[in-house]
Amino acid sequence: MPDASTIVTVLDRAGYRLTEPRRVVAGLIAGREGHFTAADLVDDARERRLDVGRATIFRALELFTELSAVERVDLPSGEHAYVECEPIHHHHVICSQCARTTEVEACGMPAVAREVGKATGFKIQSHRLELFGICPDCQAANSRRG
Amino acid sequence: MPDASTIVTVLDRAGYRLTEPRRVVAGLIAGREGHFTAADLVDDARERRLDVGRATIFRALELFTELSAVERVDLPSGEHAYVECEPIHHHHVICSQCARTTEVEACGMPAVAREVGKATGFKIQSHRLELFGICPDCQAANSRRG
DNA sequence: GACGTTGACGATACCGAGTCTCACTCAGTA
DNA sequence: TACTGAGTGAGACTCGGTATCGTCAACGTC
Ligand SMILES: [Zn+2]
Ligand SMILES: [Zn+2]
Ligand SMILES: [Zn+2]
Ligand SMILES: [Zn+2]
Repeated sequence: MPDASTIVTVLDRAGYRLTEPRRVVAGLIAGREGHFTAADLVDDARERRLDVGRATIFRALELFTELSAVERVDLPSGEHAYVECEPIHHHHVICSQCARTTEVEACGMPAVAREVGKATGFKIQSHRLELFGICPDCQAANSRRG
Repeated sequence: MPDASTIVTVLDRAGYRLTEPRRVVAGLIAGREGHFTAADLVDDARERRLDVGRATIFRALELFTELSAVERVDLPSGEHAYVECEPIHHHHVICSQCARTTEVEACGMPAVAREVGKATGFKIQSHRLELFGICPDCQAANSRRG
């Protein structure tokens, strides 16, 4: 359930101007299901005859990322995609068929990180975890289709 | 301890031609400490007056990746880097200061994946885990330097 | 060792993601 | 309502990566 007003609210709270282009980009993101690229938004905007510059879309994405309203995920293909999400530590489970994503909070990673730190001597600062699989909907669709 | 001959051996076993450019790229990789980008190798080659085309370096990296002699890691900056590594499931701990990497085998992820699968209904197929931190050497250097 | 096949090479053109510049505009303020 | 700087958009630019295509050389065969 993406929601444009959520992003707008975050913007406002952080003291950024609530401009029309930013609202538009927030709306485009809200209209997306699953992950999307900057290019996707550019296409969406052109299709809907919404007048937003390409540079502005990139700038908005950068800003939203900084405010943790969206997060960048690196797909196995190497593409840089984005997903709208909550501003708390979490990870994404990504459907490799329909691109829909789900957030997972309890990642169990602190334990792993601690263990790895002990084994390697590294002082672990951060981690990235992305899980890829098939979502329930796609599983159902697949089995129905034989 | 990177080793050019390791990559060459893998190439040979997989039935690919052992060409001079491929040996050169393997050598460049062997001469690297920590992660590197395609552009890094291009620069290295030019510096050492080794005649390898840019396209060839990209092709070699692609091939080596396919053969699991190197692996691509996505840095937090968004850069696509590579590390030489063993062809078994593992993850990388990456020093955010000197770029050196260490492989970690026991990732404890199967349990996490299973749990996530149960919680979300996804059929988990694969995962990517990258850990970032400060390596022992850099820690020592840092504290010495005050 | 010479031959022929064909996978690999390299120069170059090309594409597309992302950034930069700069003149202009408009949101928020006094 | 005038001011001011954050924000915008057109377009040039950079750079990672790919496609094309004529040439070349690795390697199996004889
Ligand atoms: Zn799906
Ligand atoms: Zn985590
Ligand atoms: Zn280090
Ligand atoms: Zn793992």
